[in-house]
Amino acid sequence: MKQQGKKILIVDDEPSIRDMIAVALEMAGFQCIEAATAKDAYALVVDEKPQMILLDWMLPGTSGIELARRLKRDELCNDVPIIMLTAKSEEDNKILGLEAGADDYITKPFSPRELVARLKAVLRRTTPQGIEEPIQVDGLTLDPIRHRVSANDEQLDIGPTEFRLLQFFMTHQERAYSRTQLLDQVWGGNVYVEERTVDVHIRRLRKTLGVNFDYLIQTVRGTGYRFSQKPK
Amino acid sequence: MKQQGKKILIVDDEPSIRDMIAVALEMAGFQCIEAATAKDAYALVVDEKPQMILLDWMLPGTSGIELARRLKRDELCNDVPIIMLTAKSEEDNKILGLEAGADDYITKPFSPRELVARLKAVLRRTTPQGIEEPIQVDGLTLDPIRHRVSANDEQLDIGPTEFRLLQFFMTHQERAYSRTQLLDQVWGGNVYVEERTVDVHIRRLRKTLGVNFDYLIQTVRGTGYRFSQKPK
DNA sequence: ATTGTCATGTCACACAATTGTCATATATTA
DNA sequence: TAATATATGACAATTGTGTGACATGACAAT
Repeated sequence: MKQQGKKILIVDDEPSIRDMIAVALEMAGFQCIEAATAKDAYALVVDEKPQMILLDWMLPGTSGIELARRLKRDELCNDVPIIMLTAKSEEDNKILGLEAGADDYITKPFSPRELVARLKAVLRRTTPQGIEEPIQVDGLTLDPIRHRVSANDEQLDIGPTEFRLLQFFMTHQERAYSRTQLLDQVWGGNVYVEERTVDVHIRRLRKTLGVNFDYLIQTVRGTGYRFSQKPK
Repeated sequence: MKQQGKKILIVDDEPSIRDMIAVALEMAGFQCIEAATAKDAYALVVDEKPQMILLDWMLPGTSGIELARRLKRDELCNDVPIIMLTAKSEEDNKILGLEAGADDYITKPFSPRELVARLKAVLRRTTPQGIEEPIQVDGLTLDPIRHRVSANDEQLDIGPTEFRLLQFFMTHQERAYSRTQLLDQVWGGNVYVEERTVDVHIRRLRKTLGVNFDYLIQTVRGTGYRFSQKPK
């Protein structure tokens, strides 16, 4: 099943509903993580980097809509699609939900089949924007689906971390990132590694890119690194 | 890293644990204050206004979670992030902790590294950096995001300190600053550097700006320097 | 189990850029 | 012209990065 890598975060205060959804999604080949509150959810988004969020409208404490707004404002996660779950009676509010940054909404009660269908639809809509399409710069191509990198049509042998690092850089060009930011974005928020480790992976990446393309990975002294086509 | 200045309040009834944590944090450049009870902690929060609170779940008297709730309800300190410290066996309660307003939690025992990492992560989350727009004057552009300076579309090679200096000037134009003020603003308040050093960096900055743009950095004799578009 | 291969994170050292300071030159003011 | 303030070049100490090597742990094949 090709959806199996996708991690879905389910946010709802009702454990029974969460589980129901989780079971349905897992049968469809998704991976699920759950949260009961907005705070909890936020922590999980940062730590686990889910590919999609199912968000209940009504939550104790910070409401779902507020959380959605916050996530969409946050540089770190504004590209994670959100589906709002609303009760029938709240349907009027759907406009608000979409305004807050939700990519779709489903009114409760819903069938598992409907949920999965909409979820896939949203994923289809939102992923091609960068996760699926090959990215090309100069003569360097990164193909996210095939998980391959080539320089002038020649395959490069690249490790997983270097791949993610390069992918991040190629989707965030022309911008300086600190080592900490790179750790957050590429490694994820829940790993604790030395900042200097970034240097090592930068070096490995440069090495595999070779002399023709390592100019793309630029050192910004005192700050971090930058991916840029323009020479330093 | 400029984590210094951040004040962390450690609340735990075990002095040995408090000290252990304090040592770890101080090595990471944080400033620590300690409290053994919820009561003391509350007083310190009010008096010292820490930027962050490490709060043990189990406390004699008012429990940690109760304190968290109280703080989060309080207008004065509901924006101070809280990290809960819980024993492994209490892990189930983490949801409760997050509900009470904690921003993260760590289960004991934890490594100093993990603690520091999570702490920094929470601080990063709660102090979002403002979006910085490129600044342009005449034909000179400084882009904080890309960390680049260009004169008429030509990249300039500029050192870190000169970059900060120029950034400060461009965001504070048409005003004379004394060397001391520049040291405070650009170098940071707590560094001991000769005043004359400013002159040297001014010269370096002028040099990299070149003859077309060095007129922007003007000497104000007897006072200091000024960034101004108007010719002297 | 055992071995072998990766991928990863960390360290120590090599190397390079930046920084602060000084001595000296030049400019400005009274 | 003397007195004061700023500009400039040189240099050594400091700081930040690059790089190779190593230990560890995951995993697959044996």
